[in-house]
Amino acid sequence: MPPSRRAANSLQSPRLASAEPGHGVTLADVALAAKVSLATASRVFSHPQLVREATAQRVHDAARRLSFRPNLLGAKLRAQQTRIIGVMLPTLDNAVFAECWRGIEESAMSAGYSLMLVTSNYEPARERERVEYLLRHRVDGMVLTVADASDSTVLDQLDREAVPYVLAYNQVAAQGTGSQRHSVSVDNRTSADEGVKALIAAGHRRIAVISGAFTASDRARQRFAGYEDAMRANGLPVLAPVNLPSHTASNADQIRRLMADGTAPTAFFCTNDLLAIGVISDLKRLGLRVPADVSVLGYDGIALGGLVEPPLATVVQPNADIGAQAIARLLRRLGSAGAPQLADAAASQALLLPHALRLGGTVGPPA
Amino acid sequence: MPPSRRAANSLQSPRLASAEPGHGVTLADVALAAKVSLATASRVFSHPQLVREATAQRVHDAARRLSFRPNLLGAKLRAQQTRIIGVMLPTLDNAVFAECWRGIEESAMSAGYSLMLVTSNYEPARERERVEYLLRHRVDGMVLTVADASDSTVLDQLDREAVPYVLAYNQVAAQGTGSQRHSVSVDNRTSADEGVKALIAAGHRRIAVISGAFTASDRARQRFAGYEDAMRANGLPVLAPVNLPSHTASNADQIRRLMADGTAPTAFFCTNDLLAIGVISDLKRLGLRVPADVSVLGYDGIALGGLVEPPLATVVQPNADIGAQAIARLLRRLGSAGAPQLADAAASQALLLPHALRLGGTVGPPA
DNA sequence: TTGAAAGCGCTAACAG
DNA sequence: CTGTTAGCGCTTTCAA
Repeated sequence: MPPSRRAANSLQSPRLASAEPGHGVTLADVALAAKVSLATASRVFSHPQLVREATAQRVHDAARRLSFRPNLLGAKLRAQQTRIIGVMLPTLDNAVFAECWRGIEESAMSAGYSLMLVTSNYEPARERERVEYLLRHRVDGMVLTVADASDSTVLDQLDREAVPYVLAYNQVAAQGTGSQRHSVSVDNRTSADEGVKALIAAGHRRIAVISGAFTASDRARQRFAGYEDAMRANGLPVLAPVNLPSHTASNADQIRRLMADGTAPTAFFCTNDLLAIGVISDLKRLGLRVPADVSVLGYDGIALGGLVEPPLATVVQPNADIGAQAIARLLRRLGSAGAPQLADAAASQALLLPHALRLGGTVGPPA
Repeated sequence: MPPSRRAANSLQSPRLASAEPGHGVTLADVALAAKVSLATASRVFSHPQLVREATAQRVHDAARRLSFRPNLLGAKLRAQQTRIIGVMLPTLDNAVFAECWRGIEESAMSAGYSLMLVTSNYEPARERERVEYLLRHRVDGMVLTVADASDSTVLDQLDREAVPYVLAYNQVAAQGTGSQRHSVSVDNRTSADEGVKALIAAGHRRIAVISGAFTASDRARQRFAGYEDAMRANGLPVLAPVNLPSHTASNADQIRRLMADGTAPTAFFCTNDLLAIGVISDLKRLGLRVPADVSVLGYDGIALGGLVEPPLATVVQPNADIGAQAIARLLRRLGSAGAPQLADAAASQALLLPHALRLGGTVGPPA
C-alpha cells in the first residue's frame, strides 16, 4: 500500500474495544459528521469569528452528538504553547501557600490557563528537579517561591533560558541591581520593622526573634533585618535570632532555655504564623500566659490566626492576592511575547502589595 | 512542490530568533548530531535495552551537548497516554487536604507520573467543570474527593466514560451495592463512633455535633451516623446536628445560643478539626474554659491540632497516607489496563486505613 | 541492533 | 467564509 492519503477518519484504526463516550472521538470525526473540513471544525473552537454562524452550529451539534472532547495535547503540540503555568511552592502544609494557591488557581483558570503544581519543601536540590520537570512539560511560564532568590541556581537557569516567571513572596531588590526579575510580595523588611515597632510602642524592650532556617527563606532574613531596624531606631539591643528547625513540632526546650535566662524577652517576633502558634503553645506549657506574661507577634496573616483565642497578632500579607497578582503579571509578560523585557522594563519589577498589622490578641504590654 | 518527504530535521523551520538553550532542540537534532536515526535516538530514552551501549552513549553525549530537553507533549500525544494524574480536592485551605497532597505528590512523582491539581470548593457545579478540564488534558486517571460520592454526577460520568479513578476520603459502601468504585479512607462511621464513645466514657451525656454542611460532605454525614450509633448504644439522646456554614469564620452566635440553653451540652464532637479549633475559640470568647467547662473532640488529626495548647483531642486520619495509597491503587489500575475491573474485583474496592484516637487535651470529664 | 515511514489530534498558512 | 495541506515532537510497527 502506497503512503495513500486516507480519509480524514480511519475507521479501522485500533479503537479500544471498550466504548468510552467522548474518548477517541476526534475533531476529524466531528468535521465528517458536520460535513465540513477539519480546518473549519477547528476554527469553530479556536476562532469562532472566522466561521459562519450556521456552519458553526452544525459543528457544535455534531460535537455534542458525538460527545467530542478536544484533546488539548494536539492543540498544545501544534500551537507550540501549552497555556500551562507551572507553579512551585515550598509546601502546602503552611497555610500561607495554600491560601496563595487559591488566588493562583482562580486567576489562572479564569484566564483560560492550566496549572501544574509542584512543591520544593524549601530544598534547592528539589527545586532544580521540579523546575526541570515543569520545563519538560513545556509550561509557558512559572510562578514560584524559591528558598533564596538572591542565590538561586534555579532562577539563574530560568533567566538563561529566558523562561518567563514571576516570583511570589520572594522580594527582589527594589531596583538598581539591574536584575530583570519580577516579583510580587509585601515589603518584608518594612512591614517587619512596623510590626516590631508596634511591640516597642506597647512597651517591650527585650524582644527576641524566632525564625525558621535563614537558609531556607530569604523572607525570614529580610524580616529579621526589619526587626534590627526597629530595635536600632529605638536604641534597643538586637538579640541573636533563634532559628528553629521545624514549624510543625514542639520546640519547647529551646523556648524554655530562652525564658530561663535572667534576661528573658518579654515579647517574641516570629517570622511566620505557624511558628508563632507553636511558640505560644510552648509558652503555655511552660506555664506562661500570652499575652499577660509574654507577647507574641507573628507574620503572614493566615486565616487560622484569626480563629484562635486570643487572636494571633501578626503582620498580614494578602496571600491569595499575592498569588493572583503573580499570575496577572505573568500573563502580561506572556501576552506581550514579542519584546517583554523592554516592554515593561519601566514598570517596577518588584510589585509590593500592602501589608497590615493585626494587633491586640497575643500582643499586650509587658508584664 | 510535491508533498515531498523532507529530511527529518528542517533547518529552515521558523526557529525563534532568541537563543534559548534547550528550547527548540528536538530529538531529531540530537539524532543528527549523534549520527543515528530519529528512531534510535528515541529508543535511547524510552527503551534503552533495545539499543547498543555505545550508540546510546553517543546519543546521550549529543543530548547533553545540545542541552536537549524532551518535549513531553509529543511523547504524550503519540503514546496516547499522558502519565498525568488529575487530582481534585475540595480546597487546600483545610490542612487535611494539604497534608493529603503531600502524600499524593510524593508517590506520584516517584512513580514517574505528573499531576494536575484542581479544587472544587465543595461545589458540585465546579466539580463538573474541573473534571471536564482534567479530561481535556487527557489525564490517565484521577484521584478525587467529591462532595457526595453517593450522589455525584461527576462520578457517574467518570464511570460511564470508564475513566479510572480512586476516591480519597469519600468512603464507598463496603460491598454488596455492586458499585465498582474504589476509595481510600478511614472508616468514618466506626471511628466517629469510637470517638464519641470516648467522650461518653469520660462521663459526658449531653454531646452535640457541630458540622459543616451535610450536603457538602458525605464524610460529615457518616461521622454523624457514628455519633448516633454511640449515643444510641448508650441510651443517650441524639441531639440535632448544628450545621455551620463556614469553617473559617467565627460562629460565636450559634454557639452562644446553644450554651445559653438550660440543657447545654458538656461536650462537642466537631466533624473536622478546623471547625473544632473555631468552636474552641468561640467557647473561650464566651468565657468558657476547654476542657474544664466544655470538652471538644475534633476529627481529622491535622498537624496543627497537636501544636495548640491544650492539644486538640481528635480522631486522627493518616492524611498523607490516604493520598499515597489512593495514588498507589490508581497506579495499579492503570498498570493492568487490560481488564482492570475483573482483575481486582476480588480485592476490596474500599480500602479502609486505620484511624487513631488522640485524647486528653481538649477532652476531659464534664464540669 | 538500526532505519524508514506513518501518524497521534490539532492548528495555521495559503488558496480559493 | 471554507478547504487543502503541512507539520508540532515524539513513538512505534515493519523491514533490513
